[in-house]
Amino acid sequence: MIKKSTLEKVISEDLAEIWTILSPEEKRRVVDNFVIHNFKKNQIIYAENEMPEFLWCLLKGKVKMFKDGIGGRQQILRLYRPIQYFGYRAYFANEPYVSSSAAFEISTLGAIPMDLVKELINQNRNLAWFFIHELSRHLGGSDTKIVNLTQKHIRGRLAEALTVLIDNYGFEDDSETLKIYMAREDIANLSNMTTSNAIRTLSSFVTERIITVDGRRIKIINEALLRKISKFG
Amino acid sequence: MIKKSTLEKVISEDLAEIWTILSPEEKRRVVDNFVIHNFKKNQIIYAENEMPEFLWCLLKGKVKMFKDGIGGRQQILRLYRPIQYFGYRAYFANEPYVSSSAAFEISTLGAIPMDLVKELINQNRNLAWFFIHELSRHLGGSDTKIVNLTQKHIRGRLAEALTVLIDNYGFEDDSETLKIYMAREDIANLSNMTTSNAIRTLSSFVTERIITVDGRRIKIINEALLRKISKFG
DNA sequence: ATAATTTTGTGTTTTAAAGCATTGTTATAT
DNA sequence: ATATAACAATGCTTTAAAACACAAAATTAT
Repeated sequence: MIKKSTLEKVISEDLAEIWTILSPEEKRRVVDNFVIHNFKKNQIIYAENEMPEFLWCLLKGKVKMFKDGIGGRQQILRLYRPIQYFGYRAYFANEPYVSSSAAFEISTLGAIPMDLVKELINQNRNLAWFFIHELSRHLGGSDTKIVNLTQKHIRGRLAEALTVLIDNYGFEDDSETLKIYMAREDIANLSNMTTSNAIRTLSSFVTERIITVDGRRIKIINEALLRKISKFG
Repeated sequence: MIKKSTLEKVISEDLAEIWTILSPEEKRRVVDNFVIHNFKKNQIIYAENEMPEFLWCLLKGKVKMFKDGIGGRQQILRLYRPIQYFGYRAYFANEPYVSSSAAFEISTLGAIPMDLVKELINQNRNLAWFFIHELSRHLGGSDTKIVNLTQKHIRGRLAEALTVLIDNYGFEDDSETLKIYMAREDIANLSNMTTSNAIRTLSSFVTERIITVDGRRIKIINEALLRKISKFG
C-alpha cells in the first residue's frame, strides 16, 4: 500500500527546494515521519474548519485548494503540482483551515507532522525563510486574484484561468494541449463564474480561434491573444 | 520635523508584539535605523511596482493598502491602525509591490530598512515566527476575502465592510460611532462596488435602522443584524 | 465671504452575468 | 451491453449591479 520509492526519488534527486535546505540529519527525521497517502479522484485531503496537523507534500497527481461559498458555489484558490507543499498556513496562523483541498485526479501525497516542521524551523533558519518566502508569494497572488476576480469581465477571468492552467501544468508533448483535464464546473470555479458561462465563453474562444476544445482536452492556439484578453478584456 | 517621542513611547511600553521579541541590543539597532515620516491625508506611502525597501510601522493615524484595478477602480485590501507593520511582503517575496499604500488621514510612520529586518530575522527565530504568523493570518484573510467579494451580494459586502471597520478601528466613546470617517468612494472601494451603490445601500441600512449616517459619521445601531447580513445577505 | 471643486444623493437606463429549462453527449456502474 | 447518472451545450428569461445624468450639499481655495 505505502510505496516509499517515490519518496526516495524525491529525496535523492533534490527535486524540491526544501530538500536542499535540510541537513542529512534533518532529512532523516522527515523521512522517518513521512507518511504516504493515496487519494482517489475528487477525494478530500482536508476540509475547512478542521485543525491543521500535517504539511502535505504532493508527490504525484494534481490538487486543488478551494473554498466553499454561497449556494454551493466553490472558488478554487490555488492549484498544486508535484513537488509542492501546502496545508501549513492554518497551522502557522494558529487557526482552523479556512479552505479545503482535494485531489483533482489520482494522487500520491506525503504527510509530515506540522509539529516536526515547527521544530525544524526552530533549528534551521533556511527553512524559516522557505516558508516566509512561500507565504509572501502566495499572499501577493491572493491579493492580485482579488482584483482579477472582482474587476475583470467573464472573458478576462476565463482567459486568466487558462493562463493559470498553462503556468501550473504546462502542455503535453504537442506543446499546445493543456496538461490538465478539468470539468467545466471546475473551470468555472477557478474563474468565478457559472458553469453555463464557462461553457459559453469557452465556445466563444473556440469561434475566435484562440483555443480548440475536444471534451476536456483544451488546445491553446493563440496564447498571446489569450494573455492579452486576460490582461485587459 | 522628526519627533522621536512617539517612538520612545512605543518602545518603552512594549505596545507592539515585535518589541517584546527583540533583545535590548536588537532594539537599539532598530531604534538607530528607525526614520520617522509624516504623511498628509491621502499621501502615497509606496506604490505598486516599486521595489520594497522598508518595513513600515504605523505609529499614528490610519493607512489603507490598496490595488488599482480596471477603469480607475481601486480595491482596498487591508486597513492598518497603530501599531501595525506592513510593506514587508514584497521584499520577502523578492518582487516589486503588487499593491500600494496611502495614509487615510494625517499619519506618522516609521521606516526600518528591510535589509536590517532580514538580518534580525537571521539572528532571532522569534522574529521569523512573527512574520510567519503575520503572513499566514493575512493569507487566510485574503483567501476569505476572495470569496466574500466575489460571491456576496452588495448588501452583504457593505455589511462586511462595516464590520471590518468596527473590528479595525472600533467606536468613539459613545460606543456606537465608527472611529473612522471615510469618503463614500473609499467605502465602495472596500466593498467592491460603485460609489452610487455604496451610497444607496447605506441609505437602505439607515431606513432599516441598522445604522445612522450624518455626513461621514456612521453610527452602528444594530450590530448583530449587520453581522447577520454580512454572513448571509 | 464667494467661487470653484469635490462629494453626496436620486432617479433612470443599460448591460453583464445569473438562473432556468431542455436536450444531447459522455462516463460509470451493474 | 444496457441502464443510470453525470456532464456539456444552447436558448431564453430574469435580475443585480453598473453606467449615466443631474441636482444638492459640503469642502476647499481664493
